[in-house]
Amino acid sequence: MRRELTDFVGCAVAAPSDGIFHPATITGIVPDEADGELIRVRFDGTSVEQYFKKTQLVGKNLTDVKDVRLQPDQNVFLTVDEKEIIGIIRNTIDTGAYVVAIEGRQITVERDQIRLLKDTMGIRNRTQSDAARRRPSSFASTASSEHRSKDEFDVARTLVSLRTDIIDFEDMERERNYEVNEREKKLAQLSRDRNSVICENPSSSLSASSSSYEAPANPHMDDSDIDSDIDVERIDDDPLAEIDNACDDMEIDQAHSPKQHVSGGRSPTVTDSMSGISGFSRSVPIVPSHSGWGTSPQIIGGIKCLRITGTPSGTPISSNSPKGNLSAHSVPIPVGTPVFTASGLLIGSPNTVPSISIDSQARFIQQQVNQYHLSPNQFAFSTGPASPTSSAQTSMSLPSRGAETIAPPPQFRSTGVAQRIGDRGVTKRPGDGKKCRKIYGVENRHKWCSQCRWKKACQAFTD
DNA sequence: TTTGCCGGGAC
DNA sequence: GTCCCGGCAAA
Ligand SMILES: [Zn+2]
Repeated sequence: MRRELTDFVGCAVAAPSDGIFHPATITGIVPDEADGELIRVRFDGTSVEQYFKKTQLVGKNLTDVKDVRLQPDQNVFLTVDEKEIIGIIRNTIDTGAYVVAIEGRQITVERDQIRLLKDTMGIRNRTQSDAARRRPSSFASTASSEHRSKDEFDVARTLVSLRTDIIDFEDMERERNYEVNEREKKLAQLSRDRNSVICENPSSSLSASSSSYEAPANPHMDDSDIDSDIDVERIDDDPLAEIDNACDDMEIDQAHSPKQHVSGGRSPTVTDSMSGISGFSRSVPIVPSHSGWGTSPQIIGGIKCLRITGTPSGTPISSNSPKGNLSAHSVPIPVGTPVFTASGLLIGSPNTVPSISIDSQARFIQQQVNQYHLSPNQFAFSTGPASPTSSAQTSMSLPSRGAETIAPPPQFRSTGVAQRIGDRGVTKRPGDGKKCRKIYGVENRHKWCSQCRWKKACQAFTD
């Protein structure tokens, strides 16, 4: 058991942050009295690490996506006609299925057809060797990043094809109809513009097929603080061969997974359910488009990324890998939780600092990611329901709670508003001065960064 | 009072 | 190095 868990290190998962799942990489497992193990995860593209219970993470051998309740705004991956496309969950319908927004339209997707991380194997038949070479676990970012480009390309291309081949946007009127609200708009934009970066998530395949593994469903894993005596000794992230193997196995599994055709080969139903177009329904033939996709991948942090668009509501889509980017996903879903309030699910932390907005955490991660992948002249959306640019939330800053955070550059922290990323001298907000001690509280000293514990200048939250 | 952390000091 | 802690300035 223990060994199996250890093998997770380096594998990609989707970790919740303020209700949204983001791609992350397991960086360690620590024993925990209360929960057996806590998994330390680093949000891709950030240096933010956090501890989660197994039930809080979505991923192979962890929690299955379908056992989790995704929140509106969660970016997800779907496979339509063997093409992976990105959508944003808008809501859930009675049957439990999700209404996913894709390119300005909405489709109904069964829970088991949703994926939180990009499926790297299913969509295109990849050779075994390819699979073997993929090494999400490896922290040798550069190496693993190479494999990504194609997939990234695909996602982006899919979006484009989706638009050019399917959506008839020449009719601006109709287009507008689709964009019922801000979100919709943003989503549509997501495929139209090319301002943000999108990267694929290498491993991960929280495949739809639930197959064999027993979901560690933990009915009671609500607010509880994953607090434990995590002794913050760093688990070495050495990408050992052993680990690699573990991950490879996972990938192979993926390759054989029925997910290839999104559960049973049936594609998500694509129906137009937009308001104002009652009765209008049709299936959308999603045809692969190989038409020129002009933009060439760009290398960011050692990873080739395709730029496509702004991420809706601060949920960038990304890849994993240490230097990867963050992809969006939502819902902290303490499995078994009836409804999720954007906040309650905050990962890991106890009740130490109730005053700190959960938002900030997500925002922090978001920003870090944005900062990481957006060029200076791009804007990153901040977290927050509809208005990305407004929402001058005054919440205090709070980098990551419940885990040891690795010195996130100050400019990444706390800002409730969309900010010009890339500019130097980003606005700081009140509360930024807080350090581990204040954030986690003396009673959670074990969560402080080493420096704080040693009464040295905080490393996790620098000013 | 509480925080943050420098400067020492003990492994 | 890692880890603790006295003590002090600032909040
Ligand atoms: Zn600290």
